[in-house]
Amino acid sequence: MTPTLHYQLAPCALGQLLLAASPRGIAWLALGDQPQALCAELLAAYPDAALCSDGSLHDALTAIQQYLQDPGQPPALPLDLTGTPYQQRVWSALQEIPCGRTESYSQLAARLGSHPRAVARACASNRVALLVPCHRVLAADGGLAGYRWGLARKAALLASEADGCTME
DNA sequence: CAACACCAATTGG
DNA sequence: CCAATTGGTGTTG
Repeated sequence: MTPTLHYQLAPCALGQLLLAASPRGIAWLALGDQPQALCAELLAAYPDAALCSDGSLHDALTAIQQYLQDPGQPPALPLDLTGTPYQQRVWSALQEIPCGRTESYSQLAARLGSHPRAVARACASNRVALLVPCHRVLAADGGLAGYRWGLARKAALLASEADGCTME
C-alpha cells in the first residue's frame, strides 16, 4: 500500500524538523541538520509513497513546535505507528514516561518483561521523534546512551523538558 | 522459511 | 577497563 504521504519541513530549535503523516496520523518525525538529508531518509523509508507538501500539517507542526517550548503539554496528535507488536509495546511504554523524567533501558525492559537490549533496539526503530519520547531513555548509569538523531539533540531535549516541567 | 549480521545495553571478570 | 552475553530486527540465502 502506498498512500499519499503529507509532509512538511520546518526549522526548529534543534535544527531541521521533518514531519510526515499518512491519512491515519503522523508516521514520521525526524530531526536533522540538512533538509535534504531528512527528505532523503523519508524517501528511503517510503520509496513508493506519493509525497505531498501542502499546508495540511500546519496545525500539527505548530503543536509540535509549541511542545518543544512547553513540554508540559504533549500534543494529542494521531500517530500512525507501524511495527512489530514488541515495538508497539515499547513505544507505548515510552509514551508513559512522565515529562521531565527518564528511565533506564533496564527498568523499561523490566516493565515490559523483556530485556534492555531488545528495548534499545525498538527505540532505535522509532520513526516518530518527540511524540514517542525515546530520548527519555537513558543508560543504566543515568548517562546518555545513544540517539538516532544525535546525542546533542537528546541532551537538549531532556534539558528543555526538565526545565519546562519542573516549574509545574 | 532458515540463517546471519547488526545494535541506542548490561553484567561479570 | 575489556569481553562475553542477551533479545529482537532487518536482510540475505
